[in-house]
Amino acid sequence: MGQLSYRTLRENVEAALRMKILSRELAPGTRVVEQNLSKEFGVSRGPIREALRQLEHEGLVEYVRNAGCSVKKITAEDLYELYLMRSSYEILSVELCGGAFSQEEFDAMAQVLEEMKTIRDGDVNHVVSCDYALHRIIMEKSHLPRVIKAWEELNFGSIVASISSDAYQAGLAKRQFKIHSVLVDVLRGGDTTAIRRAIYDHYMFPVKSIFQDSGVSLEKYKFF
Amino acid sequence: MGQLSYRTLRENVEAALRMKILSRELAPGTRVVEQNLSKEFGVSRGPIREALRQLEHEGLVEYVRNAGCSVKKITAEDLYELYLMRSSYEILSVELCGGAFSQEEFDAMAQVLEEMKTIRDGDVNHVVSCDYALHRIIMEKSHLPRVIKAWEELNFGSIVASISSDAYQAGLAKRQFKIHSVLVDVLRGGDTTAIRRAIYDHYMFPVKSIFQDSGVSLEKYKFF
DNA sequence: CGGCCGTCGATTGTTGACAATCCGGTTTTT
DNA sequence: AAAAACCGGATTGTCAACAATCGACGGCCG
Repeated sequence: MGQLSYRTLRENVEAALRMKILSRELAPGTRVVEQNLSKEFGVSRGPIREALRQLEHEGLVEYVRNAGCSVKKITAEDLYELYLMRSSYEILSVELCGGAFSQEEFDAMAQVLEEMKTIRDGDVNHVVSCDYALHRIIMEKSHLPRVIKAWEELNFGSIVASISSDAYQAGLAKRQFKIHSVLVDVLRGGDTTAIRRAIYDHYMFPVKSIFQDSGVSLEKYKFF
Repeated sequence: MGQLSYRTLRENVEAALRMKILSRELAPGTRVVEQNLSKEFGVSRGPIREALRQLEHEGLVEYVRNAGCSVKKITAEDLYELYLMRSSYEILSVELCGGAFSQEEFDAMAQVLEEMKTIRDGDVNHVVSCDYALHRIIMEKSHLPRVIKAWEELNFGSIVASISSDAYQAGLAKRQFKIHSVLVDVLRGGDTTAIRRAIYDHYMFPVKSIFQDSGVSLEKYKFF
């Protein structure tokens, strides 16, 4: 069995469910019943519960006491907050290094951008993974394991939310290539004030369109 | 029993354990065995496990697979990261409102400072609660529930860590009054750049002394 | 006819027992 | 004597059954 590393059932269930939600096989709003998952995965409810609690923490599912659990419908406000939190951590990482990325790091970013340029619009997964890779380079720079872990857990929720939006889908690949190019250019500048602003803008741009898409007033939201 | 709001066993256990750890009745490094807690609280291991997983997420306990669980010995590096994350969120909150706190908010802060001034050095709990109250005012300003919740979960771990340090204890009350006064003064200035710097400094000051206390080189750590 | 109450079904919350895993010391083997 | 194999105890990981809770439905009474 455990050829390389033993995995608990909880971990397996957790990974499987996360994938199902991120791939939208389990759409937002879907009821998630422990008993059903138990039968589906062939494990008892214990590990299922523990996995679901973790996903709840990541904001992928939602428990209502004594009522049940369902895949969270992530609202525009949720996404707004998630992106603000991710921004904060990335800005922290940049401030810690004083905006001074190495040539190797810029090369790595350029390589990701190069790959992004080739993605066709429908290939959402590829866009998401490139997006992740690029921002990950920024976070790694901090060398802070706990911060990176916290940042990573924020990703899952924001992926679901953004992917769910039509406004996000339209012209996705090209747009993502463009805004990431802009971001990397600002990083090259090395001015932490400008970078801070650029990171906020980078994240707020898609949120703005989603807000507009759903007819929410932008009045009370800053950074737009 | 549940006159106003029903509470699950998990929630009760969770709160009780958290208190025991924060009050250092359960000291860092103490082994925590599910079976023992089960007997002690008179509930089965299920709720205990779920409570411990939550505390693990807050960084209060640590699981080693198939080996056991113990109260986390929070290192200086842990505290460094925790404080950086809290800083990030508070800075976010300030940036969102452009550093513009209302008169009522400044009054509330002044009131907390007034209370802080009277605390004698030994009364750590009182210092901690005032500290919390003051920073909470900053966070509330964001009106972002998820961010506030994330910020709150970071508090528990940092409380344990800072309280554990001798360097932190010495002249605690007076020092805390002083550095919070400074912080509020900068907030009054309303200059977000200065505030950002002040918040970092505010959190990094105690960490610095703890690092020095434990003989760790500060070379690789920024913001000192 | 409308509002209250009790019942019912579905689902979570909880329990005690069983199985798998790891650590340490001890025995066996070379 | 050193290394490998192996047992034993402790603890987590997992399971299937039981109990408590909530929402909805339908009957009863005013």
